[in-house]
Amino acid sequence: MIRLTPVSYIVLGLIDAAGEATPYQLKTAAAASVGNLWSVQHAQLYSEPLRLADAGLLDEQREETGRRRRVYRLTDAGREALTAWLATPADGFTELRDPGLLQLFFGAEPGPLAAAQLGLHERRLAEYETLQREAGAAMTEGQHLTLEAGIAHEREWIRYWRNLARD
Amino acid sequence: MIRLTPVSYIVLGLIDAAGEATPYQLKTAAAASVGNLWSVQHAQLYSEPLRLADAGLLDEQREETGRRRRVYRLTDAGREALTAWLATPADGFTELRDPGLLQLFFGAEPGPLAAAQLGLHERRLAEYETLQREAGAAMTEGQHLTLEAGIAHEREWIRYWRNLARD
DNA sequence: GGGTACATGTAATCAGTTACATGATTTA
DNA sequence: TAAATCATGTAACTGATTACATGTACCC
Repeated sequence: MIRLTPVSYIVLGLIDAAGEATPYQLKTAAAASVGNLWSVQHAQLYSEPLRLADAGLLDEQREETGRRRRVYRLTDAGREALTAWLATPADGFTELRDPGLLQLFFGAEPGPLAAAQLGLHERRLAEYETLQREAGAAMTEGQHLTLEAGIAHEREWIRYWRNLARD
Repeated sequence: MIRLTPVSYIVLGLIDAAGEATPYQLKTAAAASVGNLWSVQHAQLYSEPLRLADAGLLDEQREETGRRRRVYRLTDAGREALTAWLATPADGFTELRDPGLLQLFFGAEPGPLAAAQLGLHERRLAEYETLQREAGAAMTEGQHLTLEAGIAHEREWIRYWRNLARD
């Protein structure tokens, strides 16, 4: 049996929500939704479905005409894998893994670093807030909650770097 | 020229702080310091120094006796690479990439998830606070600031999951 | 003296990234 | 109609993880 990674579940989850999808549709769907939380390289949205189809979690159909795109849907096993994952609360812990913080750790000057990071995070926060205002109504509960987490952490980053910026 | 990854800079930074180090010493040093922010598999602390030595950023000496461990120190080029990196504020942005949040996004029940995550983060916060109390005095400014970021985000996670736990 | 934990390292695999490529639409 | 830009995909590479393996020291 293959090992299912977060990317596997992203693919399964997106296909579940869409009913069916080609890799390209996965790409656009990912960019518009989970992308902020966990982005995936587009090439992986071609290779990962192949893996999942091999493992019997996806059903693959080629279009008859034109580009003969691959269209994927969940098999019963695939739906089951997704459900099982959702029912098992993650025990994993996420490290911050922030490049800027890493530089700080090893002795970078806080001032310039803070200035740069502040800009990044302010822009990101603005994007999130716009997203919430404009697309909030169309979101699922889960998406909404996730976005709130994103906003909260952005606010925290801004507080943090702002504090370091006045040196 | 090789591409320098965050792991490369972790190795360079640790060796810079220690003066010289064997892979095993890197492993223990990493576990005790950067590990919380950005952990590295121990096997990588054997392969990455080889790469860096190939690229001329580290100098490698084999011990004469016994296990003939490899001992690394920075070359001038290595020190320069580290300094240059520290002087160039990171432009990168970190995604949350939290497995629990990913589950929430795709529709997992918030209740049980929150309960599990809450435990994780409370434990982690306690560790950080202990670390701050007990080792705080011996830390560099950068390490101290980094730890503060970690604590702030843990507090945010706890607030977030606690809010979802009362359903 | 046998187990168990720590120390130390290599090898194999694979996920994920980067680079390459080309057809189809839109726009200036 | 030339030039972008979007759409769509494959191939190659390599960083990172997992698995394997052996030596050494301590302790019951």
